[in-house]
Amino acid sequence: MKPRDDKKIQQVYKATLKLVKLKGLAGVTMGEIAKEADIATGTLYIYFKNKTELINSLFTSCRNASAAVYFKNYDTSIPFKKGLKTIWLNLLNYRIKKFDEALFVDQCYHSPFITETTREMTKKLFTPLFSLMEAGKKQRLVKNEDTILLLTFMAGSINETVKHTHYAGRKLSKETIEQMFQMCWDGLKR
Amino acid sequence: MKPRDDKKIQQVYKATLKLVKLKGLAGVTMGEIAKEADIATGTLYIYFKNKTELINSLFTSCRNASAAVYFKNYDTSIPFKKGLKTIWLNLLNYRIKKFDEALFVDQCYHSPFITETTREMTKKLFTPLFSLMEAGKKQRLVKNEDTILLLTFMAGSINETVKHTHYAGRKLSKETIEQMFQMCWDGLKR
Amino acid sequence: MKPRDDKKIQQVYKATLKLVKLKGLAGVTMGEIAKEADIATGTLYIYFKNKTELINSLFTSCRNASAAVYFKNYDTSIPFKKGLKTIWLNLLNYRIKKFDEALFVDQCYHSPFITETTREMTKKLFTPLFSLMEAGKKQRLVKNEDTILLLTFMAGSINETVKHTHYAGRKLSKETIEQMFQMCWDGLKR
Amino acid sequence: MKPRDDKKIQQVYKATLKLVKLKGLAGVTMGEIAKEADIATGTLYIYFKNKTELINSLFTSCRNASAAVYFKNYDTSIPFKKGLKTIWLNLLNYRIKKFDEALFVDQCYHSPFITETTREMTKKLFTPLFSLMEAGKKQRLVKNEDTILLLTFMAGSINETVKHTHYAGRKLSKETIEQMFQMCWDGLKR
DNA sequence: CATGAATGAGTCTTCATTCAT
DNA sequence: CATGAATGAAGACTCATTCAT
Repeated sequence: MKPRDDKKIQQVYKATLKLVKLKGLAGVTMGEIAKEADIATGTLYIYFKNKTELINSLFTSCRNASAAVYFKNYDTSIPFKKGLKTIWLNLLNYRIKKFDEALFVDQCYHSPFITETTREMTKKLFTPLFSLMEAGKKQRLVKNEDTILLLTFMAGSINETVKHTHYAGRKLSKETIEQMFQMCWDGLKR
Repeated sequence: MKPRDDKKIQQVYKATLKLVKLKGLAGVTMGEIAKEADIATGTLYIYFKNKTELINSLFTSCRNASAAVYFKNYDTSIPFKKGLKTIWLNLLNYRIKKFDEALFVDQCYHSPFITETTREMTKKLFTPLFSLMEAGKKQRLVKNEDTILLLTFMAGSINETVKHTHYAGRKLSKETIEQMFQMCWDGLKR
Repeated sequence: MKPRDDKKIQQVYKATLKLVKLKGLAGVTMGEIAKEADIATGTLYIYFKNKTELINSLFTSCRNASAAVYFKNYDTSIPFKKGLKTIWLNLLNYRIKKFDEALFVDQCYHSPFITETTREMTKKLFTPLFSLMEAGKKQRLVKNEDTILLLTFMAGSINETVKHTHYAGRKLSKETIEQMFQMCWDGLKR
Repeated sequence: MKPRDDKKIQQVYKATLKLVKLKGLAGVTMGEIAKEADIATGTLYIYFKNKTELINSLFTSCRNASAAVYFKNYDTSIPFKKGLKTIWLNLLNYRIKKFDEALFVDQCYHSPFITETTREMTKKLFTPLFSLMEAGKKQRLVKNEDTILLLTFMAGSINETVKHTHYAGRKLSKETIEQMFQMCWDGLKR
């Protein structure tokens, strides 16, 4: 008997990301995904109950993957600024390298496909980031403001910059990246 | 194609924005737009050749409106920091008050609906912002980095914050807004 | 403006009956119904929300039509046996002339298409028949048994005979019909 | 195509009957039948070439089984009325006990699944019934009418009554059954 | 043989667009 | 101009059948 093939799920994910990047979440059809993933339309429905579930599943997968990457090389014992920079860099690099994943997640976030449950579940993944910023505040290294505000400030500038760079067809040089972090740090620091 | 009944066009625009916010660009149909705008489906095609044109038209309209707002109370004679804050505030307020417009524009930007022409045209609207930042650099008030980088840094943090606040169902207080600007300024300033 | 066309509903009904007779409720598709009714598939969905509703609607229509026919030329003042024969003949003639309607109703009755509500509603149409038989019992003209039993006895023999005759490609002669009624009457009478 | 594992075939038959009763011939799929029979879909195709053959095979099986039952305890030496009652009771009991088989056969009879050959073949099974009634006519015990007419009269009332009773969730008492036969006999007898 | 994953033709249904009124 | 019924191509999903294991 032919066992269920995990590789196929990966093919489907990859195909979906490619197509969403190309045509937006709006215009992606199950037929196209299947074709791009090199399987039959019916096969899609063996692995995913329906379109909504496929999207939610990929969404969750992307969020999990990103969360894992965000905290690479990081642990709470590292001095604050260095720890922050590590995560900041992870975030930036993820956004650059997995641009299509990030884009997909952004497009999905407030689409009718993503269920409230899925949204909620993925939120929890980012609590370490929250704790880090709280620590920075306690050490009086960053401004004493609402933690969420500080985090969105940080994330926002990264996201927008990566998006702009990507669509302009550019690359971010090491120097530019250093400058970007400097701006972020200057904005946050007390 | 576009007769004078401007009121109907506004109804259509309003309906579209509402629906896109509710169901994403993906799930909006011409029929629903018509119903929400309280006209017949056929009537839509009197004012807009097809769906693509409707979207593009609204997109352009939003971008024009936003550009107009961005530079309210601003002229080049105002000292740099004050000018910057004026525009920064305009930007923030626009994103807050016209959240659905901003969202629509974001969703459209990389969708298959928006033609390259439309995308290009709207870019030009923001050259004054570009000039302002260049001036800041010349006056050695802001960091000597790529202007685009400085602008995306600024825009990114605004966008992300507004989005987060909106979906969290919160309001930004005067103090928070001051703090946000402070962070932005600290990030930019030399 | 083109108003909704009641004639189309009749076309659809007719087409459905024809196809169900030909291929059974099992194998009838919306596409075929549309083609047979000489309209586009989409048009079907203007008049009926979905396949289930189309079937239920036609079912109800058939039941109403049949009920109306059953009691033609009949009123409660007519002497029992004559009244019974009138209805018996109406029933028989309906089954013969509207064979496809009767067949459709039979096929539907216990199919997953027909909702419990629809089934219940159509039951009420046949209460006059019930009352008639009760009257017969009171007058001690028919056997003193459960009314439903008497009615199914009567209906069953009609249905089966008509079905058999139809598929055998025969016609029922006047004499045969008289004989049939005689059998029915002999079975019922006290 | 049909190896010896007769148990599996019986499982499939049982599953099919159950599902057809539940959802109508229309809505039964090979996948469901397999699942209900506790085998794999592919296995179904080891025992039956395709769906049509499965249905036809079960149809024939049911008809054979019913024919066997009909003439239980009967032989031509038994006096007419007693013989008739024997068969009548067999018929009734079969319809009651094997309600799902009877229903399945009814639903199939004019469906596109049953081939003309299958239909023809099963007709022959009921010739003894035909002969019996002919004998009754010769003995001048039953009305001198078309034999088929007499038989459908008899069968029709049984079928309809059983169907009604079943769906009403009732049981037929001994007395009711006696009354039913009395009605049938009164209808037939000269 | 048995399995259930894989296939793709075929269903139901939707929706952008057209057209008769 | 305005209407909403009509159209049919296209999309989501199903299911009889095949096939690799």
